[in-house]
Amino acid sequence: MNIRSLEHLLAVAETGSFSKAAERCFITQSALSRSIQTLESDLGGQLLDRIGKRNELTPLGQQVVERSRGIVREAAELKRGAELLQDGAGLIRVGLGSGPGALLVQPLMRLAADQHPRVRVNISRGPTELQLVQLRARQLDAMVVDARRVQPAPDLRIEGLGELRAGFICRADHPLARKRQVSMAHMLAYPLAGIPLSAEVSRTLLEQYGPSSQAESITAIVCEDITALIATVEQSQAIYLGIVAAAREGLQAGRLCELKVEPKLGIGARFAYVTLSGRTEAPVMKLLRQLVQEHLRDETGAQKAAPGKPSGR
Amino acid sequence: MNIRSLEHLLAVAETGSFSKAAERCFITQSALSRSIQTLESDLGGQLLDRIGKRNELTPLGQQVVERSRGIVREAAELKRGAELLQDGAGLIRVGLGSGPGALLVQPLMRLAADQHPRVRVNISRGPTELQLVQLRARQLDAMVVDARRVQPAPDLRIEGLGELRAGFICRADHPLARKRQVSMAHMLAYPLAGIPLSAEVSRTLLEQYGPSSQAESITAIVCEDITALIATVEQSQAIYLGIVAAAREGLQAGRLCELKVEPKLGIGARFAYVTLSGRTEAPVMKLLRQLVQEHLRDETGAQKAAPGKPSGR
DNA sequence: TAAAAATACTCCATAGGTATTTTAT
DNA sequence: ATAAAATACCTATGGAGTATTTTTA
Repeated sequence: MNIRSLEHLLAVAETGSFSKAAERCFITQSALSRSIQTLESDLGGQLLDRIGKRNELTPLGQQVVERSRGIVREAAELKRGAELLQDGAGLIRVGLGSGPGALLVQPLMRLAADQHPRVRVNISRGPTELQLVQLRARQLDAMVVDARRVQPAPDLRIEGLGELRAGFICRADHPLARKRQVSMAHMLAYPLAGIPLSAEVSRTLLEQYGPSSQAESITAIVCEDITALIATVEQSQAIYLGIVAAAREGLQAGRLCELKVEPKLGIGARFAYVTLSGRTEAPVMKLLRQLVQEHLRDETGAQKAAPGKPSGR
Repeated sequence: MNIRSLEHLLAVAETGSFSKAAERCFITQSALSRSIQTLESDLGGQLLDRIGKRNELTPLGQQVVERSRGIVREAAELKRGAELLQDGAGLIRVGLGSGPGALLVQPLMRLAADQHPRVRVNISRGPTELQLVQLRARQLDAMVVDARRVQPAPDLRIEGLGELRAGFICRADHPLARKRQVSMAHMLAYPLAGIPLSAEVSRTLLEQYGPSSQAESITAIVCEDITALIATVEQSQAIYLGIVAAAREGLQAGRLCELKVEPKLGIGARFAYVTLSGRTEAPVMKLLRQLVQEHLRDETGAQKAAPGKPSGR
C-alpha cells in the first residue's frame, strides 16, 4: 500500500472516471487502472463499483477514501515542510553571551522581523555554562559567546571569530573627549562602566595601568547588559570600558567618542561560534552565521587591518 | 517517498541504530541503510547524523519524524480498518417495511447486541417510497419490504424472498378458538385488526368472502405496527388478520392460535430484499441476508411444504 | 579489534508505457 | 458505434538480498 495509489483512488473518487483521474495524475489510464487493482487486492476488497461510465465507491472504498485524504494531505505537508526547511525556513535557537548579545540581539531580531518572515528566532541569554547544557541537550542550535568561557571538548565545534578590541568610550561632550591623550589617572576621576571583568582581563589591566586599577575597583558601574551600559554613558559622565564595536552606532552618529588612552589597552574579546560537532546544520543557520560575520568584526579603527576568517568549518 | 521508508526512519529514530532498526523492520541492515539514503535524497537533506555508533536526528529529521508518526499510524489504521470491514465489522443501514419490520427489528437488534459487537445497525422505518429514495441516495444499504410496493427498475436488484401466508389469529382463550372451523360471518362479530390493506388484497378478500367484506370495513383496527396489533390481540377479543409468521412467538407459546377459516385465505405477503444493482455489498451485509433467510420463512404450518429458495443470487 | 554503516553487485517485483481487447451505453 | 476500462506485453527502476569494504569507538 503506497501513497501514490491512495492519490490515484482519490482522483477516481473525485472525478468519477479512470481516464480523467489518470490525466490528473499524469499517468496513462491503464497504469491507473492497475494501480487501483493493486490497491484493491492489497486491501482485500473492491474499492470501486464500475457501473458503465460511472464509478462509485463501495463501502470499503468510502472508508478508505476518507482515511486516505488525511494521509495524502499529511504526506504532501511533510514534503512541503522539508522543502521549506531546506529552503531556509525554520527555527534559529541561539544562545548569546553578554558581549555577543549586545552586538547581535537587535540586528538578529530585526533581520528575522523584516527580511525573513518564515524564520523564527529564539534567543537565549544566560550563563554560558547553562547554555552549554542546553546546547548539548539539543535545546540550542548554536551559541555565540566569549571564547574564553568555553573550554574545548571533543563534542563541541568551536569556531573562533577573530578578536574585537576593547577601549574606553565616553560621550562626545565629555570633559575628557577633547584631550588628545588621556592617562589612567585622568579617567579615574570618572566612574568606569563595564561588564564583570574576567581574571585574565583584570590581570592585564593591572599590568598595564599599575596597582591603582584593581579589578574590584576599576569599574564602578558593572552590568551584564552592554546596551544599557552604553546608553548610560551617553547620558552621563561615566566612561565605558569594553568592546568598542558595541558602541559602534553611537560612535558613528557622533554621540560617543573613544578616548586615546596611553599606554594602549592591549586587550580584547575573543568570541566563538559554538555548535555540537558532527551535527548537520539546518540551512536556516546560515543566516545567523552571516549575521555573526557581519556584526562581530572590528570596524572601529583598530590597529589590526581586518579580522581573520574564523578558524573552523 | 513511501510509507515503508518512513517506518524505517522511525525505527532508526527509536532504536538509534541502523542494525537494530533493520532487525525490527525485518530487512537487512544494508537495505535499511539504502532506504534511508533514498528518503534523504528524496527530501533533499540529511535526516540523521551518523555519529560513530550513535545516530541522531538532524533538524530536518526531527521534523520529518514528527510528521511521519502520524502518517504511519494512519496508514496502519487504514489497513486495519479495511481488514475489519472485510472481516464482517461495519454498519448495516437497512430500511424495513411494516411486515418485515415486525418480523425482523427485534431479532436484528438482538443479533447485533449479543453476537456482533463490531457491527452497528441503523434500522429505518417509513414509507417504502421514501426508503427507495434513501437507498438510491446511498443512505441505505438494503431494504426488506413488501415486494408489491416496489416496481422493478434497472437500477434496483430485487430479490424475492418466498411467500408468507396470511391468516386469522386470535388469543388462545378466544370464544372462536375452540371451533374446529370458523366462517367469515362468525368472525365479523369481533373486530378485525390488521395493517392497511392493499387494493390487491382487498379484491381477493372480496372474491373469497363475498360482498360483506369490504376493504374499508373488514379491518376495524388498522395500524402499521404489526407488533402492536398482535399485542392487542393477545389482550383482547380482536382477531388479527395478516402474516401468520409475525405471530410465531405467541403461537409457539400457546398464547395465540390460528382460526381455521373456510374457505381458506388464499393470500399472503411477498417480501423482497432490495439493493442497488451493480453495487458491491459489504461483507457485513451477509449477516442481514442470513437473518432475513431465517426469519422470513413460513414455519407456521402452511400448505406448502417448504418455502422455495429466493429467486436471485 | 570489533561493531556498525556504507557500498558493490545481483536479482526480481513492480510501476509505468504502448497497443489491443472487452464492455457497456 | 463510441467511449471507457481492462488486459497483454514490454521496459526501467527500485527495493531487497549477499558479500565486502570502510569507518569509528
